[in-house]
Amino acid sequence: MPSNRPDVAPEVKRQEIRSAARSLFFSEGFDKTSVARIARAAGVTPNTLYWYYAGKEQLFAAVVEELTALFFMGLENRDPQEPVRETLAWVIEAMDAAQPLIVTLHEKARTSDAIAAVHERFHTEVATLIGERLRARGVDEARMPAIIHIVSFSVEGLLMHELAPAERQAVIDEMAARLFV
Amino acid sequence: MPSNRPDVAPEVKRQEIRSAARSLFFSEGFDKTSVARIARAAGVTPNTLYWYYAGKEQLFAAVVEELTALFFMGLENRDPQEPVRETLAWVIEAMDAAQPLIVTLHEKARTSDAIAAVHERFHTEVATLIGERLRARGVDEARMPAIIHIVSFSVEGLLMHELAPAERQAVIDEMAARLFV
DNA sequence: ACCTGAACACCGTTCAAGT
DNA sequence: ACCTGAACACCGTTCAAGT
Repeated sequence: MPSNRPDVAPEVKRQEIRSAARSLFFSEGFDKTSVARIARAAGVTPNTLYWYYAGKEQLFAAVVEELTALFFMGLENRDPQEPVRETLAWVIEAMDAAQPLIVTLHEKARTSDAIAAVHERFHTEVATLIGERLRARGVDEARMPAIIHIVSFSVEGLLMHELAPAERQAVIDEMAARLFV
Repeated sequence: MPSNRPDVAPEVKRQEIRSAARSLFFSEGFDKTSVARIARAAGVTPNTLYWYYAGKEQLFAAVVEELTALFFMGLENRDPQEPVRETLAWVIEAMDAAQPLIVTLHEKARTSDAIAAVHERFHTEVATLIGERLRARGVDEARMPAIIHIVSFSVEGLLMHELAPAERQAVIDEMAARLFV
């Protein structure tokens, strides 16, 4: 057995660690996932993980960053003309699986700079996209920042609380009807 | 030095532990507050704490329960006729100090039954109160559940994200103008 | 540059023993 | 019923040593 494995490219191993972490964070949550468990799932020892990532929180930040990049790619590829309620429904569906991560994101953003930065960037990008939709529909420019907050808070709320599908849809409809006008 | 202190009434000591926990949860956050530190602040040993509370999470649930009871007392004592924006501003202000606890509440609600119950109860009571205000203003009954969700999600959002006072006020105004009609 | 075995300080919780 | 000292299993992280 080799004591180290330089046969595997470092970028690949970074990815393996990140994937193992994502999978476990999803299924078990951040707190209940130990660094040892992530390392085992990635086929390395715990201390090797620290060569690739500065710590558990930075690894979490990297996972979130990867997911948000994917999310924005999907969102930007959608037709900007589509009805608001359809876009919102897609957003909720796309982020639904990440529910436990979103809660953790807010928790850790309070104490970790790395995570606060990811969180901040996400809100900024979402705000820009909602802003474009509002502007296209002729919403009063001065009121837009407040409306953007209400929309993104409501989306976050939908993701953080278990609602029945019909209730969820009703919230989306009400947002489309009352806020995007 | 007495090995135990039956001189202090058990209800008092329970309260001492709860107060110490609340204070530390506020200033340090749930994760960074160790049981040992709570015990020290309350003047007991860690294992004594376990005689009064089943664990750290149950203690957290008790703290949240105490705070929500206070919050609802304050809220119910307000004039139901007052403008919506004033009530909302009061709500935000009253809960602002509890910001870190609110994030933790959502995090732990996913895995702890005790905390999920407190969280659930809070949302139900808030929904009832918002519902009364909406009904008084003649809002369409069928649309009320969705609007209630948007309002409570937005309040939660305001509490979980640092907004400048003016932005915060703008969000409140927009809610009053667009949702309570 | 990359990886390991072994250790470190700390955590929430438990338990046998006391009064 | 109430409280303690001492221990338990586990945690994230570090470090000296290897290749």
